[in-house]
Amino acid sequence: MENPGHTSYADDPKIDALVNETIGRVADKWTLLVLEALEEAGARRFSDLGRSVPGISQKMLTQTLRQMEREGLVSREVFAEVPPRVEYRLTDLGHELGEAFCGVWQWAERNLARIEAARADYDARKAP
Amino acid sequence: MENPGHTSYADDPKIDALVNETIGRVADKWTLLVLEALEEAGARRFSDLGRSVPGISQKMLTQTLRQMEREGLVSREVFAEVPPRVEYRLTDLGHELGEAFCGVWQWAERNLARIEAARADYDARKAP
DNA sequence: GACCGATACTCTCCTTTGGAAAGTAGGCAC
DNA sequence: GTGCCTACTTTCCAAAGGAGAGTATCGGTC
Repeated sequence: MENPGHTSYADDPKIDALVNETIGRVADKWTLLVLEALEEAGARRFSDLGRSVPGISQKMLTQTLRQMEREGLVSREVFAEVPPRVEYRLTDLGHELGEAFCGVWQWAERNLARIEAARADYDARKAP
Repeated sequence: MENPGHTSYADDPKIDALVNETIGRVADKWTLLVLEALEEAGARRFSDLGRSVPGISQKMLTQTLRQMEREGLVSREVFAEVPPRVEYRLTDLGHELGEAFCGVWQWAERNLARIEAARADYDARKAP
């Protein structure tokens, strides 16, 4: 034990397992990137999102949005027009998750140089 | 625009791309779970980690640890004993990332019920 | 009236990733 | 020698993911 008090997110192992499972579903690359895109812009349509999440395929965008909708992170509004229009936006729950991830983005931005240095160092040690 | 000031993590698109790439490497399920296990216990050995990260395979544990080492998140100390012993612990950088993720765990713990409800609701709507 | 374009998917094919389980190395106890 | 311990590797197979083409709808164009 090194840091008592700070680390016991859950005392009950059943809760702990549930939290782990939830994290597993929420903490993937695409979910995070879509979350960011939606935080930045309130509401977005499907292909607009596709454009603002660099590198995502349509299949993964559909899949990620469906899963986020299922978890209650985004809402989906279909307009019966032609051409069709669908708008996605964060729910309160999704917005709160975005705020929780805010610290991670700040960490990444703050430590870009350190990470780059660590990587260069590792590569130098492993393949001289 | 909905939330000016809160969302502009990066103004420079080059930095933005770098941050996104970093997030992509750091924000995967196994990295997060290993991070949590190491936050809880200071230093851990390989198979001890395997036991405390539910469901991880040895291959993924090795791979995740190597990648985390490369990013500068964990340090690896080999003891020249028999049977062999290897200890992993978080670096300062890794610890800071753990703290940044703290908010996400709290979010997950706090909102378990809401997520569960959203999921039940979604499933009921989609497959009645 | 056949054709085109716009949008939000969906389907198919193929590559990459991930899991399960067996194998490896090296020394010590027997 | 034989077996055992740990921290990996390797192999094989199943599952996830990317690329690109296909679908449905309707209004506007020629």
